Amino acid sequence: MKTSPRRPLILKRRRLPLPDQNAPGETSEEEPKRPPAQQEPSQVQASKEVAESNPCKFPAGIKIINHPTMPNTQVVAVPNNANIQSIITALTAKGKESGSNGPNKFILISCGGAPTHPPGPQPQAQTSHEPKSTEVITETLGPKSASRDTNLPKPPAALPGRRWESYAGGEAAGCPLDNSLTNIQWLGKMTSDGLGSCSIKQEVEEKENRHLEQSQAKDPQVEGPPGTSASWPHSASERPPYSYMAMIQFAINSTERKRMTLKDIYTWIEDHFPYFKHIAKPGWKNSIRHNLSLHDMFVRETSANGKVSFWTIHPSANRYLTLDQVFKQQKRPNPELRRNMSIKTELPLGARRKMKPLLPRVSSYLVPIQFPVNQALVLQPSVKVPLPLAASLMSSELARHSKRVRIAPKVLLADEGIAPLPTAGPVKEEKLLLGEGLSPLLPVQGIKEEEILPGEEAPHLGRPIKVESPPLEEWPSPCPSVKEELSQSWEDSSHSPTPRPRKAHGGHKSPARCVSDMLVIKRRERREMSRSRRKQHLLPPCLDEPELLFAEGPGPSRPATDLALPAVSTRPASQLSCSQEEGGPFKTPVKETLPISSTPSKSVLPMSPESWRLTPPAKVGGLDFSPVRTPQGALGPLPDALELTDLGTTPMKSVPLFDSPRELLNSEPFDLTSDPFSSCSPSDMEVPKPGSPEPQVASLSANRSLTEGLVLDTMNDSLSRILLDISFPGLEEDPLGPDGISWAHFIPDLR
DNA sequence: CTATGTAAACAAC
DNA sequence: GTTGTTTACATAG
Repeated sequence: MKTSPRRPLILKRRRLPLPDQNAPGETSEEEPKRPPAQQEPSQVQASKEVAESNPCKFPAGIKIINHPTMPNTQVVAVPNNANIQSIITALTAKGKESGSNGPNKFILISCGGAPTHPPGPQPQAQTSHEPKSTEVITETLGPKSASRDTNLPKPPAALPGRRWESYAGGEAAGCPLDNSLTNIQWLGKMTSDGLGSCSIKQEVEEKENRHLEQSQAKDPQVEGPPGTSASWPHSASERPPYSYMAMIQFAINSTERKRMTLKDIYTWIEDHFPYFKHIAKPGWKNSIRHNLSLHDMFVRETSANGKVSFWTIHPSANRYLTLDQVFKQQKRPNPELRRNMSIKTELPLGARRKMKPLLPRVSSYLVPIQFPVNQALVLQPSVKVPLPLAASLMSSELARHSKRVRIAPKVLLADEGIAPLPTAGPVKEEKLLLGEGLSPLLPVQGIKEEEILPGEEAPHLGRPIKVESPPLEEWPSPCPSVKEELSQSWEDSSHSPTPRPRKAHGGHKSPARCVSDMLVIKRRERREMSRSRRKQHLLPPCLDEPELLFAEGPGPSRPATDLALPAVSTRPASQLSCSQEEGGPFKTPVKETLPISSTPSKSVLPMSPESWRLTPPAKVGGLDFSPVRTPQGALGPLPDALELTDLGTTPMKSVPLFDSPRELLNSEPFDLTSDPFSSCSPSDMEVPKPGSPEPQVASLSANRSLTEGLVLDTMNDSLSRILLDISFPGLEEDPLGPDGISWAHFIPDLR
C-alpha cells in the first residue's frame, strides 16, 4: 500500500479558525452522566412462569403484572398523577429484593386517563382486554440530555476515580448496589449537583480539566483495584479485545469532561492496555488518529484559545461506556453474558484482527414485548401485521439478518448536534424517534422498499430510530466547527438524489417513488461509502462502540435477548442493518465543496435521512415523551416501522437512556401519564399514512399505538425510556374500538 | 458488504 | 515532530 499509484491526491485542507467556538459551549461539555448500562439478564427461560401475572399493588395505586413473555419483567401501570419517583424507588427496592431471579425489570406505562381515548384512562378501571402484543423498543444509548448530571455519583474529584466508578451497578457482584450511578436513589438527591456549573472561565477550567484528565490518564493504577479497574487484565502482551474506537471511547469517557487530547488518549490506552505500550507497533497511534478522524462520533473541540484540541464524543453517540463498565459486564454472572464476553476476549489473541470485541451492542431494549393479554388473545402480531411488510420482513432475509445485531446503526447522527431541534423546547433530552427518517410520507413505503429491494436490509426502516438528541446544549461549541460542516454535507448527500456523481441511479422514477428512490440511493451511497471511508457519520452510536448492554444475544441473533424477548421480536431481527450511514457518498468531492473542513463528507446536507430530526419539529414540539416522534414527522410509519424494522433486532437508538433515573425524571415530566393510547392518538399515527396504500397498514395503525414508557432495570439501576408499540389485532372487532382500548383491556391484571 | 486494522501521503501547526 | 485527514488496501465475518 504504500505507494499505491492510485493514491489520490490530497487536496489541501484548511483549517477553520473557529476561534472560539467552544467558548460557548464549553460548558456544555458537561458531562453526561454515565450511562447505565442496561443489561438484562436475559434469561431466556423464564418465560412462562413469570408470565403469570400477579398483580401487585403499589402504594400509589400502581398496577403491576408480570410480563407474559419476558422473564423477570413486569409491567407497571402508573396512574397519571402518581409520584413516579416514589414508584421507581419502590420498584427498585422490589427488584433488588428479588435479585436476579425475581422481577428486576419494570416497564412503566401510564395508565392514567388517556386523554384521547377515554376508556382506559385508568387502567384500573378497565376490564380486561387482551392486549395483543406490544413491543417495546428502546435504546439504551445514552446520551443523555444535556442535563447534566454528570456523574453524580462519583466523587467529584473523581480523579482517578473513574475507575472506580465503575461500580456499575454492582450487579455482577451481586451486590445490590444502590450506588450505581444510575441508581434511582439519586434521583432525589441530585438536584443540583455540582455539575452544572460549567464553565465560565473556560480556559481556566480547561486547564484544570486537563490536568485532571491527564492525571487520570496517567493514573498508574490503571490496573487499580482489581475490581474496579479498568485496565486490561490480561497480560500485557495480549492485545485487548476492543477496537480502537472503543478504546478511544473508554479513554474519553474516563474523564470527567468527556474529552481528551490526543496525547492523553494515547497515554490512557497505554496505561490501560500495556500491549500498546510495549508491544504494538508504533503505528497504533496512527490508527488512533485515523479512528478519531474517521468516525463522526469523535468530535474535536478546540480550546478557547485555540491551542488545545480535545477530542470528545458526540453526545448523541456517546454511550458513556467506560472500560470499567465493560469489564464488569464481562464479569457478569450471567452465563450467557459471560459466554459472550469470554468469547470476545479470548478470541482475539490469536486472531488479531478479530477483535470485534466490543461488547455486543445490543439494542438494548429494543426488545419487543408482547403482552399476551389473555392467552387466548395472545395474538400474534402477525395477524394484524399481515402487511406485506411483515411478510417480507419475516422473510428469510430478515431472519437471516439476525446475524448481527447491530444496535446502532450508523445512522447518521450527523445532524444531531446540529439540529437545533426544532422543538427543542421540551426537554433537552432526546426524543426518540422511531421510524426511520424517511420522508414523512410513507410509512408504507418503507415497506415497499423492502419489497422492492429485498436484498437489503430494511434499510431505512431499520434505521430506526434515532435518537436525536443531541442535546444541543451539551455540545458545546465545538461542534460547530466540525459539525456544521457535517450537517450540511450530510444532508445533502442523503437527500439530494441528484447529484450524486457516482451512480446516477438512473432516473428516478416517478416522484412518487422518491422515497424509495432515496432509499436506493442511500444504499448505493452506502456502497460507495464503503469504498472510501470517510468520516463515519455518527452513528447513532457507533456500531462498534461497545455497548454495554448485555443482552445481546450471545452470539446469535437475539439481540434483545436481554429481556427475554419474545420470540417474535427476535426473529425479525434483522435488518436494519442500519443504514449506516448515509452520508455523503462521495468522498472526495466533498472536500472541494466544502473548503471548510477537511472532511467534507460528513457535511453533506442535512436533509437526508436524518431528516427525521429535522422534521419532527412540528410534532416534536410536542412533548417529549409521548408521542413518538417520528422522524420526519411521519408518524405513520412508526408502527410499521417498528415492525418492519424489527425493532427487536434493529437497533434503535432512539431511546434515550437516562443515566440515572433521576435524570430521567428531571428531564421531563414524565408523561407516563399519557396513555398509550393517547399517544397513539390518531393524529400522530395517522398522519403518516398519507400514502400508505395498504389498508392493512392502516388498520394496523388503528390498532396499534406507540407510546412511551419507561423501563426500570433494577439490575442496572437504569431507567430508560422506551417506546411501546402496542398492537391490538383483534381490536377491530372489539366493541370498544381501538380508541376505546386501554391497557386495562389488555392487561386485566393491571387493575 | 461491512467493520476494522494498517500504512501512508499530506496538510497545518 | 505532532496532530488531523483522507486514501488505499487487507481481512474477518
